[in-house]
Amino acid sequence: MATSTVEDYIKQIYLEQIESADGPVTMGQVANSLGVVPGTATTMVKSLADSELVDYEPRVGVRLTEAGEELALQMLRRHRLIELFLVETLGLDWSEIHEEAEKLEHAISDRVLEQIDALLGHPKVDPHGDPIPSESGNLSNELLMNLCNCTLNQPLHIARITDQSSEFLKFINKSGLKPGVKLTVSEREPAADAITLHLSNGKSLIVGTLAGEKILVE
Amino acid sequence: MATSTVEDYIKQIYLEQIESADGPVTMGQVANSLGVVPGTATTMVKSLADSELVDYEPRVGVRLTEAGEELALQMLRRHRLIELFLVETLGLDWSEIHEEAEKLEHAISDRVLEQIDALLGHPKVDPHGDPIPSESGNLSNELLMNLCNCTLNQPLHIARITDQSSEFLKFINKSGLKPGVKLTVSEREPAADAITLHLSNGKSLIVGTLAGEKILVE
DNA sequence: ATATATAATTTGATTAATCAAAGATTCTGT
DNA sequence: ACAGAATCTTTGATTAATCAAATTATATAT
Repeated sequence: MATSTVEDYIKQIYLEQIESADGPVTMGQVANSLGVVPGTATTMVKSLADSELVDYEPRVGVRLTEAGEELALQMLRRHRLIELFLVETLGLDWSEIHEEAEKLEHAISDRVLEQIDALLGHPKVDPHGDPIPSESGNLSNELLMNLCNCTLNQPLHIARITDQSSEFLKFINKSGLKPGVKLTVSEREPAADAITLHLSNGKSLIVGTLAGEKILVE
Repeated sequence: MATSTVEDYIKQIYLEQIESADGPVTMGQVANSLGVVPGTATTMVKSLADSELVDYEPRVGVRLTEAGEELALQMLRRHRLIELFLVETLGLDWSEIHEEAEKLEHAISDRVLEQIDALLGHPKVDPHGDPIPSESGNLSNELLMNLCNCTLNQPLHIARITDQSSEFLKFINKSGLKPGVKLTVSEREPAADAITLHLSNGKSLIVGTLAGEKILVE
């Protein structure tokens, strides 16, 4: 049985692996995303390699095996279903649920998870717009545009917010850029690091490119 | 912050302390109810004493302090609210929820717990009829009769099942002796270790005194 | 009252996860 | 190509929780 620490490492490596376009994930990335010192990451990753969850090449990096990816998708499913459940059923705010889910995903049984899935009507995405892997571990990952690369002056709607930090989510809440909201992008000024948006409620606002990359649309 | 192991020890000591009429709880009882060897119980209890959660007298036993009791009641509240939630909201069977709650009670935040409490309408008892401590840690503990000491031929209803083992609960499920069910006790034959019951649905059955003591009525 | 049984404690080891700090590699810039 | 910087690995310690087995204290029974 994987401990909850193992589950965390595997999930985080999966997320980093996607960031780095499927290339190997460095120990620095692992250490950083788990909040441990590099030495700890090395030690832990070697033990994950012993349990065949990852392939590890010293001084190069780590990459999930089949088994590792399966576990990662299972954890992602748990995490996202729990997040949606906390918002839909318990009425928590979507910007404050990440930490909660982080804890609960290790404690909930498959039995309870499937009840939650059923209660929510087998949803496809979580409150941040992130897709929920199916029970068998499939993740529908159509590639979405973000505010920095979408076509200008086209009617779009926000599909997904890829930064789960509560800071960023508070900004999203304030500015009204939640998943589902309709908008158009009228102008991009790379030199000024500025993207001009027009929301369907008539309001306009300007965001930087760093923020724009984290907001996916379709 | 109390680890989840500490939470388990404190809750279990509380339960044992009630069993033994508030007298000190022996290391044997602690070891037994936590499923560890006696040496482990001694070590752990000494460390609980260091954190002022219990008073420990070597070779005599252990007893909760004020702080310990507060923590115990908080855990009991968590456990019982979660049990009720699993039955009411997620539709699990009440005989299979104990282990689930055992894990979840350590993972759920106060925030989520209060949402659950509200969702359930601030309930007073869990699915086994056990009272749910209030947020401030009060436990309404009216003393109930059981099938072995209640008056004969009087209309009664089942208030509470005090054995949470899934074996016993399966028997309760089979025989229909769930909390809420109305019945009368027509006969007690100590020599034969037998108690004769008549349920409101017309059925009659006979249970032993050991089982009868675990079924509380009012 | 003394031997025996029962229960509790101590001791020494183990496992998982971590850190700090020292050492080894690899990268980078001139 | 080499020095210095950055990154990674190793080593030795620490903490929480546990067990097995030896030891000690208490209770019981004849």
